Amino acid sequence: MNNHSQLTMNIQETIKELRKNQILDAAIEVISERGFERTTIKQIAKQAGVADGTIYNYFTNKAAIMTAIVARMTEAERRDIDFAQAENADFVTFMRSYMPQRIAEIEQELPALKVVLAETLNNAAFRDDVNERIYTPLFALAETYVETLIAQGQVTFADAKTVTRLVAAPVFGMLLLRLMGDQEVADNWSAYGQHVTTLIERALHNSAESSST
Amino acid sequence: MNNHSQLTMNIQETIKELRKNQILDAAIEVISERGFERTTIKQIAKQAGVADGTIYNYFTNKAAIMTAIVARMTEAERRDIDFAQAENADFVTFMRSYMPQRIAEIEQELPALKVVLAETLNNAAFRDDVNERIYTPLFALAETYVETLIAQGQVTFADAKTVTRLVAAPVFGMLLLRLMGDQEVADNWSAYGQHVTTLIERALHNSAESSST
Amino acid sequence: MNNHSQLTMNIQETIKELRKNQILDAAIEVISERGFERTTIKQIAKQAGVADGTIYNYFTNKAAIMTAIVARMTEAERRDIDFAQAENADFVTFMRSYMPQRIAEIEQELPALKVVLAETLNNAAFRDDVNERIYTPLFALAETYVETLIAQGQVTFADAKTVTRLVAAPVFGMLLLRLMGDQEVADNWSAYGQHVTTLIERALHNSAESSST
Amino acid sequence: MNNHSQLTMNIQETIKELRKNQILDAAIEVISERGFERTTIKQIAKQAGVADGTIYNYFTNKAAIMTAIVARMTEAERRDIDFAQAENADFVTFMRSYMPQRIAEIEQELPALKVVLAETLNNAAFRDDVNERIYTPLFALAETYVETLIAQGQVTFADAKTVTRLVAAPVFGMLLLRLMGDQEVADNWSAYGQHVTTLIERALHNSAESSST
DNA sequence: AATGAATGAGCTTTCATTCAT
DNA sequence: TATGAATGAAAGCTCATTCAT
Repeated sequence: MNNHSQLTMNIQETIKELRKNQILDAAIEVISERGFERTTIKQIAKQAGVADGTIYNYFTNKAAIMTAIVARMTEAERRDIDFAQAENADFVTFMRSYMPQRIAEIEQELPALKVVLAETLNNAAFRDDVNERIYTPLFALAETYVETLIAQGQVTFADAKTVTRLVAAPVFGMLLLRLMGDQEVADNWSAYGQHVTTLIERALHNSAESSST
Repeated sequence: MNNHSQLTMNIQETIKELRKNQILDAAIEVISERGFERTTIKQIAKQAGVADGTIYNYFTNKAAIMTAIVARMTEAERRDIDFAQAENADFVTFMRSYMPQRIAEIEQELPALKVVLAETLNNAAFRDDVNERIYTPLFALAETYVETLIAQGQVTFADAKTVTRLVAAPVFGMLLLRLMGDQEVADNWSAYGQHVTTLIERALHNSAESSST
Repeated sequence: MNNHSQLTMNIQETIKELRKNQILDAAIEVISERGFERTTIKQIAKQAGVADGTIYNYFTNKAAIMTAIVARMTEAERRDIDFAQAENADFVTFMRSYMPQRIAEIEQELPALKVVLAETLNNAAFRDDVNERIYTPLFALAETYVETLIAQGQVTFADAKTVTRLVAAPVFGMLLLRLMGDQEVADNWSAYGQHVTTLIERALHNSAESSST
Repeated sequence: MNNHSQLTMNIQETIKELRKNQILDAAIEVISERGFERTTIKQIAKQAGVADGTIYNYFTNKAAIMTAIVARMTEAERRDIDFAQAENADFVTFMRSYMPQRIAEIEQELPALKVVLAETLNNAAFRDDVNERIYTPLFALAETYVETLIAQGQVTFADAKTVTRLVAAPVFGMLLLRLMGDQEVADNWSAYGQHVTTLIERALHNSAESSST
């Protein structure tokens, strides 16, 4: 294979990838408004600016679009996860620097999150898939980090499994309030990101000061 | 109208109500498994042990079933809410006596909650309805109570709106973990109910002890 | 179950059977004109005088219509087969009394035969089904009868398997000429039925006269 | 036009012809497996090793492929027909030398025959085309030959039209048994070719010998 | 000439809803 | 009131055909 054909192939693959993302973006937008089942291929196609049939050049069927949305989120998650770096940071540093920023960033992924969350609730097979590919690995990673914190005495509230869920719950919960349409939360998303972080820190962090009392 | 016809009418109304609830129970059961859109009238009818057409004697259309589920939840909520009594209790008493019990009780309403939550995410009109009839009044009530706590100095974390959401978030979040299929949370639901309560208390309660440090 | 409900059920079953046959008749008619694949459910429904969806109250899918046509043919075949009686008859009696009549009768089943034959050629799975349910049993029966003839010395041409196929070939072949649109054969169907019979008899029958020479 | 361009054109035409045949071979192969309607252009293209669009450089549309298959068969038939030579041969010589050999040869054309036969049954316009271009001329030729035989007293069974069909029926019928999937016939194709020939000869030939007995 | 992505008409199938019984 | 067969609109999906490259 010479340079030219290789270049050509790369370009074609890039184009294909672009088109796929274009459809995926369109899908997230319209699905987030009406839910997966109520969204028709026609609507997605229109939003993407392609014909109905074109969708099927990129996705084997409608369900594959949901899977692809999850796949993209998994990739994004993988890129963003810097728990590795976090492991070197103490709890307070992590909570104050990483969490609020991450929560703030999540705002632009809200439509995708809503789409995946709703389908997770509605579709057992999809839920299993999401659990296997995102939820379980994410929590396993988090538990490992929490175990370090416990070993260091930074957290003594409960075992790692429990603490992990107690950290996740307020974050997920705030996200849920937002997705359910709470205007107050929507209007002050960043602030609530910091509030949640503070809440977790105050509840779980075993500071020298408080432990002395 | 004589006594007889009145009695007859009451019996008939009761029968009608019973039949309606029978259908509603069936609907919640099957919808919680597959989501509203994926659930057919035929499936609900079969589960309820009636014919398809019979459902339309009790609900004007499929969407009305969802509305009725919300209506029933609203009633139940109204019955259960004893914030009035709570207002007389201090934060710790409320958190330790009311919350864990309420969270534990919620277990039997999980299917209905899942159904309503999923539809809330998927359907803007439904979301507005739920917000208006459940979410907003519930939070208004809660905010009023929190304002009392703040006025009493029991909570100084932030304003009432914010605190209310910071109380709600961990609870809602834990519920979400459960609904998303977290096995650990499902297996220890009561324990997590108490953990969440403790978390909130530790983070938000302005105890004499901690305020002195 | 009392008489009334039993009667009701029988009537309903009869109605259901009638409707099913009505659809099947319509299907045979339109499919025989354009082939199975080119025929749409809409066309069948229109011919049957019902709505598209009604078809699916009687057949699980389009392919099931073909299967039902075969099933009906199998039944008809079973009713018509009087090889049992044939076994008592000698070859000549059988060939002269049964065959031409049977071939003549087949005329009214031509559309169904065409439909099944075409699909047998086009669809391997369907062919296997037809072979298993019609072709193989039919030939097994015929071979048994031919073996009797051979044992009696009425036929000495070849073994039973071969003779059976040599009897079948001219009949099937004449049918094929007809289905392919041969006008001459169509116009004189009964006569060709007798010609075919005579042809088989002259070729295969080991008459006393010829055996004596 | 000089020699060079003429030569070039011939080469190009040859190439074009080769490519066309390549596609036609591929088409017969895949269509014989699934039938014309169920076969997609994509499948034919893949089998032929070309792109979908390329097919449309050689055939105006999908139907034209079937027409081309018939056209090729017509040519082949024209090449193979040596009834002219046959007319000089007596019935027995023809039946014993030509028929079994021709039937044996037909084996390699089975896929094409199946394809054309199925479409003949399914498609009236196509049937008319096949009748006009193959069936009718072939039978006309055969009838002429049979008339000679009748005139010579070699055959007295019936008139030429009838005898022609009585010769064709067993051959076509055996072919049909084969195409319908009869394993016995498939496994002994040549033998059945000879059996059929003998059958026809015994039934129709008015030999001096046999008539004297 | 060859390619294969894009197109959209048209198919099969589902299912909320109606209504005669 | 209860039934469930009938309805037909609307969905997902396929695929012959086109055309820019």
